[in-house]
Parts: sequence; structure tokens; C-alpha cells
Amino acid sequence: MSTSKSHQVRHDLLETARTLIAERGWTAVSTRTLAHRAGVNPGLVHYHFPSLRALLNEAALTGIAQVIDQTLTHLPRTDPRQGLDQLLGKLDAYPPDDPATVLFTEAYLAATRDTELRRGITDLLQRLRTHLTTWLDDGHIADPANTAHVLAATADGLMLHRSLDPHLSADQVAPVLRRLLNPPPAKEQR
Amino acid sequence: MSTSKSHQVRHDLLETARTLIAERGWTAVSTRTLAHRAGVNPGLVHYHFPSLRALLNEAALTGIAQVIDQTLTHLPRTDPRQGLDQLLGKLDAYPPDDPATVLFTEAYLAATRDTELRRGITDLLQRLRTHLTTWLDDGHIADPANTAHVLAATADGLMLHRSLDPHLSADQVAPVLRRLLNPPPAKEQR
DNA sequence: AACTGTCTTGGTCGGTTGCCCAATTCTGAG
DNA sequence: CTCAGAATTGGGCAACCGACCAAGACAGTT
Repeated sequence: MSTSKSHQVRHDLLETARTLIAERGWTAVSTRTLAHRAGVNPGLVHYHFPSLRALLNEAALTGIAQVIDQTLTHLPRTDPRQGLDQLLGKLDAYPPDDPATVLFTEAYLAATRDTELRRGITDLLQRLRTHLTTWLDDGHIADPANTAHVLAATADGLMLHRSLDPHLSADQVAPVLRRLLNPPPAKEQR
Repeated sequence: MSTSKSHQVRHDLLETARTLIAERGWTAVSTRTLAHRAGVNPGLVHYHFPSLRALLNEAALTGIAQVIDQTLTHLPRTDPRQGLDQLLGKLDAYPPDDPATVLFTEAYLAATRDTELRRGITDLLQRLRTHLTTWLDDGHIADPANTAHVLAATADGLMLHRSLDPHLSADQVAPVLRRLLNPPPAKEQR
């Protein structure tokens, strides 16, 4: 707690960084605008962090980990087929231009160009997929691992598309997504 | 053809811009590096284009339209359920760090912050979804419109995730994705 | 009250940015 | 060949960038 008080500035900088990344884009966040928006002296940025890039990496990773952890701990304990609707409803509650959505995608793209960040992001996604797999693995859903893979990617794709077209609602996609969890048809096709 | 010769520089700038957007990120493309990589005098950028932002917008929109058109004209004329595998195979042929993949996502994010670009992107996506819907609408697939919606978003999400984790192959996701096109199970569940 | 390590301030450094412009070269129609 | 319009050149502008640093303020322990 002594650290929590003394590191208030550090925390504010990370928080503001997440907002600015979503607002202006990863490479468009500058030390001065960041410090100004956080209500902090510009020189403090390089006192609390070795570089601006390190600050952005930490801000993104902690922010993403936070969202993922919250999603995982609140996974519905029901049958995944019903739980999916519950997840989609929660996703629909977020505004289409929610900063977290854009932050995710910005971090993914930045990870394409930064090895260290890439490691962190892939670790987080791996953890997300592992938990999703055990959640799906109730014996009724085929190929839980790859289903989790597709489900995670689809969620990111849908959130990204929704930030462009706010009309996209959970009601529309829910029936289609539920097909992902259906067993393959008993009869062979055609 | 007189225009094609005289506008060679313009074309090179747009082409180089697409590469640099994918390589460094939308907001990290500068007039000078762009001109240098295109083998062109820096002053020419603002002669052929009113602003750098306008150049990037045009580069992204034409590039995306090109990929979408090519995908749509080469849509398999078979049953969508088999055609999906064909599509996935083509997607797998691209290298995981294919510039076009990153360009798509970069443009989506930039469209979040630029009204004019947003209009262009949403128009292109609308056209893509329309064609996908008629392709899916063979009478055997439920809710073709929303299925196309999900399919387009899933494709973007998968490509984005694959640029982070190159191990993601089409073989893994194909069986799962095919479930998206399956009819709902005849029996009521549970 | 004196000291010590942490935090904060305000400013400076070389370098890059988007955009602009006068001067020059190129080009194709008359 | 002439010459007008298009294309190109190289430089310059003010503004901003990341990083750095000496100096001061502050806290907590003796």
C-alpha cells in the first residue's frame, strides 16, 4: 500500500495511456500529450518508465489481462450453449466505441512489430484459449480446443467490426454463433 | 494510358504506402520515408495528394477493394459447404505476416478516427457481405445475411490472430467453421 | 534538526514531422 | 521550333518528438 500511494502517478500514466492508444493509435501517443492528459509533469514519464514504448507495452498488457481475467472469472457456469448467449449479452452492453475494443486491436498490431510485446500478448491469448477450452469441454462439443481458437478470434473480429458498424447487435449474431457449438449433423451430407 | 504513364509516381506512392502502413502502422508513415521508399522526391507527395492522410485513405481503400473484389470474383461456384474449404485453403496459402492482412486491420482502426475513411470502409464491407449473402443463400443455410456478417468478422479475426500466432492453420479451424454453415439440429436440445 | 533516498520540476538536446513554395525541368500540342 | 502546362526539385518553415539532466521539493528515519 505504500507503493500504491507513491506510485499513483505511474498508475495514472498507464491508465491514460490506455485511453490515448484507443483514441489516437499506438504510434500517435506522445510523452507530452500523455503527461498533459494525466495531469502530470512531462519529465515524469521517463522517470517512472525506461521508455515510452515500455510504458505502452505495460499499459496494454495489464489492460488486456484485466479484461481477460474478468471475462474468465465471470464465465457462466451453465451449459456453454446457454452460456454463450450470456456472454454475448455482456458484450452487447459495451458501447460500440468502447476504448477496450480498440485497445485490443491496437495491441495486436503493435505486437506484430515488437517481439517482447508479442510474447506477452500470445501468452495472454494462450491462457484465454486454455480456459475457454476447459469451459467448452463438457463432452457435448466437438473439438473444444479448436472451437475455443475460433471463438476467441471471432469475438475479436466481431468487436472490431462492431466498432465500425454500431448496428451490429448481439441478437443478430447469437443464433449463428450458437451453430459453432452444435454437434455435426448425424447424417452424412448429400 | 497517357494517365497511366504520367501518374506512375502516384501509383508507386499508393503502392508503397500500403506496404509501409502494414510495416510500421498507420500513424507512423511519414512523407519522407514514404517518398524515399518509393524512390521519389519528397515534395511530390503533396503535389499528387492534398495531404498525407488523403494519400493513406486512398491507398487503403483501393487496396482493400482490390482484395475483396478478387475474393468475390473467385468465389467457388460449388456448394458453400465445400466452397468454404476452398476459401480457407486459399487463405492458408498467404504467409501469416502478409501485408494485406495487417493493412485491413490498420485501416479498420484508422476508420475509427476518420469519418470519411469510415464511410469508405463500411461501404466495402457492406458490398462484401451482400455478395457473401447471395453466395450462401442456396436455400440450405439458415439466416444467410447474419451468417455472412459473422463469417466476414470471423475471417478478419482469424487473420489477425494468425499474424500473431503463425501456427494457426486452416486444417484446424476448417471443421469448426464448417459448423457455422450446418443446419440447426432437428431435435430440440436436452 | 540534520540527513538520505525518492519524487518532481522545468528546460534543453538533436532529430523528425507535415506542409509549403519558388525555381527548374520535362513534355506534348500547335 | 515554340511555348504553355504539367511534373519535379531542393530547401525552408514552425511545430513537435523521445530522451536526458541538473536542480529543487519532499518524505521518512535517525
